[in-house]
Amino acid sequence: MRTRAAAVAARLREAGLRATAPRVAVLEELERNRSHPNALELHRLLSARHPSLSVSTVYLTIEALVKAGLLRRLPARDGRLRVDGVVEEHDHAVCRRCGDVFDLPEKAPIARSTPRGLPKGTRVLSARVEYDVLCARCQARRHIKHSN
Amino acid sequence: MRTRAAAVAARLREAGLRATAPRVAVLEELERNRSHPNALELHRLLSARHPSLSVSTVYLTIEALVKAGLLRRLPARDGRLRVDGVVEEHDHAVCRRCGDVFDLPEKAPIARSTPRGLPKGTRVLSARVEYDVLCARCQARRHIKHSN
DNA sequence: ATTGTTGCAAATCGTTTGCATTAGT
DNA sequence: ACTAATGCAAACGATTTGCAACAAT
Repeated sequence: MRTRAAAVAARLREAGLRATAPRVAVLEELERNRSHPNALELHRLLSARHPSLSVSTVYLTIEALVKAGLLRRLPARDGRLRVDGVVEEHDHAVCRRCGDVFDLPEKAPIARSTPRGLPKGTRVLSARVEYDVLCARCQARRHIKHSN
Repeated sequence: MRTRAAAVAARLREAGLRATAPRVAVLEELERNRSHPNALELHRLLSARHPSLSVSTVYLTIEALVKAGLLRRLPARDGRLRVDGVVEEHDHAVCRRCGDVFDLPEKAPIARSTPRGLPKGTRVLSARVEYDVLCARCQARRHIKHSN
């Protein structure tokens, strides 16, 4: 994956950031498996390849990438800071049981893009649909407790 | 607010819960100002009237009320456990800057209630729109830092 | 060479838990 | 009276911070 790393490094520099090992690793990982890990999961995922990577660096890295617009934070039901490598606006499906997040490829049209009933002076920036789902795995294991 | 407290107590008993002071206080507070506080904010809000109320009781109370269907948990961008006193399905507007949540009175129709692109076997339970907004207060104070 | 970034450890913050006391039914 | 709920303090887990060593430009 020489090429991918180089491409990621270029994206980082274009965004005005230094192309450091932890940043390249985080972006590569999110490109590779398009999951929505929280900070500690990310640290675990990357520890194999990058044994010296510290947890605090993961947090700092996430913050830097979010600020640069290369990453998005995801609202979480479980209080952990999840991350989304797809920065373009898109809808999500969230499993009610395990909290897993799935990106949806097609954005569902929303009839009312400027909703009624907002406090005066509120400016709408964007909108997306969030689907409450039960993922296949959780349907199979209905009786098993939260693993996430 | 004699009457409101009594009504809330009745709702609690109907749901099979004991009508204790902290539970009545939490539900009353959320009915009164329809905000979406996190647990610690709730504790602060109620401490004036209920000086002996402990933080852990607030957490336990929230859990009991959620389990009984009298309260909903809200996914939050800041990792704190927010709470919504409106249990019926509804859309939200979330301020990108301060994280404040506004309930929307009219649910926007969503064109595609079963989205394409979900993993095989995923069951959709419900869907709602989330609006990214900049609230009036944050527009005025664009330069001030997060207060939430 | 300069300055931003890292890794470590300690600090902090939100949430959970154990347990004796208190209060709702 | 019975039992669930409370308040306190301690435990826990996720995130943040201070700082010296290091690496990207």
